[in-house]
Amino acid sequence: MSIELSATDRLREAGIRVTVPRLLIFQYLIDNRTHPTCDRIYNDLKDSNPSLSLATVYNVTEKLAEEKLVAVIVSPDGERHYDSITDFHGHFYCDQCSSIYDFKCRPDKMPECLKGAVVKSVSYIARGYCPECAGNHI
Amino acid sequence: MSIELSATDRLREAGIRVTVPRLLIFQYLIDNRTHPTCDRIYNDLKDSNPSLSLATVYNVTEKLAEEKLVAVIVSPDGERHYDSITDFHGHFYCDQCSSIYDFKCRPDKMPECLKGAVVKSVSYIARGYCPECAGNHI
DNA sequence: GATATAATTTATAGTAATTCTAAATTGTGG
DNA sequence: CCACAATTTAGAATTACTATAAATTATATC
Repeated sequence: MSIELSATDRLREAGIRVTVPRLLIFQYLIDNRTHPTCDRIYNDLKDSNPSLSLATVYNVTEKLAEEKLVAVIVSPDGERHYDSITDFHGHFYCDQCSSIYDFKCRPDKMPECLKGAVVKSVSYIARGYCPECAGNHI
Repeated sequence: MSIELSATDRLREAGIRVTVPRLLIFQYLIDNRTHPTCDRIYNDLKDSNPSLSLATVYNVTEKLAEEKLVAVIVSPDGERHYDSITDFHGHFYCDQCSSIYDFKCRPDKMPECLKGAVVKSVSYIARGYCPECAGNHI
């Protein structure tokens, strides 16, 4: 069985400073697998953390994503959502209620848990440096 | 061999009004497989079409996407790009030069044409109505 | 443990993509 | 060709996100 590292240890392991907002937001994302946006994270945390700033939520989530401690999901409406699970998986976005479902995937078929869903489109996007630009980055 | 319908006929077939801006923009997307944004489409067309408005480009692209005459690609930075090819295919976004490559796909491997690319992340997103909301829409 | 210093946080202003609004124009069925 | 609804248009408004610069804080070193 694998040892679960604490949020603090995972930040340390990544070699970045352990700060109050980073711990707070990272732990929030570990506890809330609801694909929140920065705005949502901020609104959920600001009451119990009055000194927290929205700009900090943007800074922290960006840093966590950079260190691959969280994954970024850009929904079809262009908003950024964050997820503490970084393993590859698909996302299903509901055009009506805007919720985001996780699923294990194959590009051609939807899984059991999405039985009954009306799939209007599927997109698969990879990201990184293209062959032309890769040379400048390795 | 299949008969290629004109842009006009494809709009008619979709049952929507054939207007000058719709023809102009749809034809532009058929001719330019460069995944342009609304802003890009507008800037490329406005000189030869001075009465064209940016708001119209937003309206028209949205309508074309609604009718599935074009596909929408939301890039990792949240911008909307349009593509006249609506068959399922993957997209590779370069974090450095921001260009978008098309590719035939499997979620687990990048194709030959992207040999040399540094893949930093892959996401696969489906869109439509979730099981809970689907009932209200069929 | 105190301290220096660079990283981070914070509030606020700024930016840019997109949406809204309402008046003017245009496409199409009768 | 007329009526009328759909569409276009310009410009204002919104909103997610980024930039800025001063205040604060984490950590390496003494």
